[in-house]
Amino acid sequence: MADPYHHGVLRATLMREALRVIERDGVEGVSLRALAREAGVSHSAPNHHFGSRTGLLTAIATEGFVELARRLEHESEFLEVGVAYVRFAVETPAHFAVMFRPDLLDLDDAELDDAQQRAFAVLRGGVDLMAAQGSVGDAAAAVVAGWSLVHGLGALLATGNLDTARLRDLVPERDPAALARRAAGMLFGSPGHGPPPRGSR
Amino acid sequence: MADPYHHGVLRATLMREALRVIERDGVEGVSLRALAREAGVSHSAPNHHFGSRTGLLTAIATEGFVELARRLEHESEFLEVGVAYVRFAVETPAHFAVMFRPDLLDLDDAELDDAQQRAFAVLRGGVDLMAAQGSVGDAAAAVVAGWSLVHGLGALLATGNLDTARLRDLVPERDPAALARRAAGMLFGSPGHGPPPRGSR
DNA sequence: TGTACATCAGTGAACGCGCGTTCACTGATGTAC
DNA sequence: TGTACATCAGTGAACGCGCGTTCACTGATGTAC
Repeated sequence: MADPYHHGVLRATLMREALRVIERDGVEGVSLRALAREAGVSHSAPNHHFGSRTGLLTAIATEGFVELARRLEHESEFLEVGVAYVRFAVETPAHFAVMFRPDLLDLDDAELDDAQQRAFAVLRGGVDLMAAQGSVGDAAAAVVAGWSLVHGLGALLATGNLDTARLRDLVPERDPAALARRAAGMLFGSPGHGPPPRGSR
Repeated sequence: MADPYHHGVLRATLMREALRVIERDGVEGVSLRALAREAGVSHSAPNHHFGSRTGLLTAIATEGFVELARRLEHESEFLEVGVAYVRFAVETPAHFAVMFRPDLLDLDDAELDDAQQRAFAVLRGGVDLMAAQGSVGDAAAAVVAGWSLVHGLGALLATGNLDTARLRDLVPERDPAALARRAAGMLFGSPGHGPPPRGSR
């Protein structure tokens, strides 16, 4: 710290602070100059690490996909993979808010692409798993349905839109993971629950 | 048009143009001055109609919720309500991109609140419908699961993330509505499809 | 042990810009009497 | 038919600002010989 020329962990510091800002004000609130100010560093220092604002957001998205992949790979049960997805969204909403926004990212970035592929590979693995129990077509559709469900639930929870809807009084689960397990269980079946309602028209 | 003092349909024009910008560049690309320029009007004119940038985005979100409610109310079958939700996301992605972003909106706006309530009322109605076939707890969870699924599928499709995932080759349906019907059918049951795979761990 | 050199991580000045918002104003239109 | 008045929808000048990005630079550190 005595050396003004080598902050040492500036890259990590800027990313952490950016995540805080995103959580508080949304992505629009992120500015390289403000981050530099906060870190006590010259306003051009961030460019050294990220090249541009898009570069910073791309680095954040990459970090997010790496972490997401790590978590998903860690689960062995199909249902729990979905639960982990929702937990990721709820626990790291700032990453989540950036990861699926192609308008904010440099899609040509190799590291981002790697990280995305790794996360999506878990989905593909899910298809194979499903396929062992039925036709490939159904399996793929089931995986899309599962991904949609957990992505939607994660997004609604992470942005606070599930509270806003005032459905809380109807849904017993308060813990996101429990809610995710229950909702996903309706799609894929889970111990202790009957089959999903049918003929609901 | 001969009268420079009364554009006549400025409010609607600005909103339409803003939606185009959002679709092309994302919400961050929206500026009141640029919209005014595009409409051939002084840069302070937009403030007259929307008060602020947040006001404009709030108006767009409100319009979105009104249209969403209209479409959902139009459907009588539970499954088709879900399909309509996905279609809305895919067909009006710019509205969709703003509607669930509390950081961009004036949540105290009465019209926005009304419109949201109207859309969410369809969900509550769904709970009642479900409840007729089982316990209220299960019904609510089923509605949350359904909402999550269609919200997630809509979001992934609207942002182009379902293509990016390169799962296309596995999923036969190319039409968003057909895909939505199939995915949601796995949750609630639909004619022509067997029960969803179970015991998938 | 000392010197030369490459590399890394910052500085700080400067360019050029568009932005949101406020405010007093003006012109057109409709309404009451 | 004419006049007064209120309202609506714009104008245009001005304030004050932060921003992203570029560029030549400098100081610290590590490495080869």
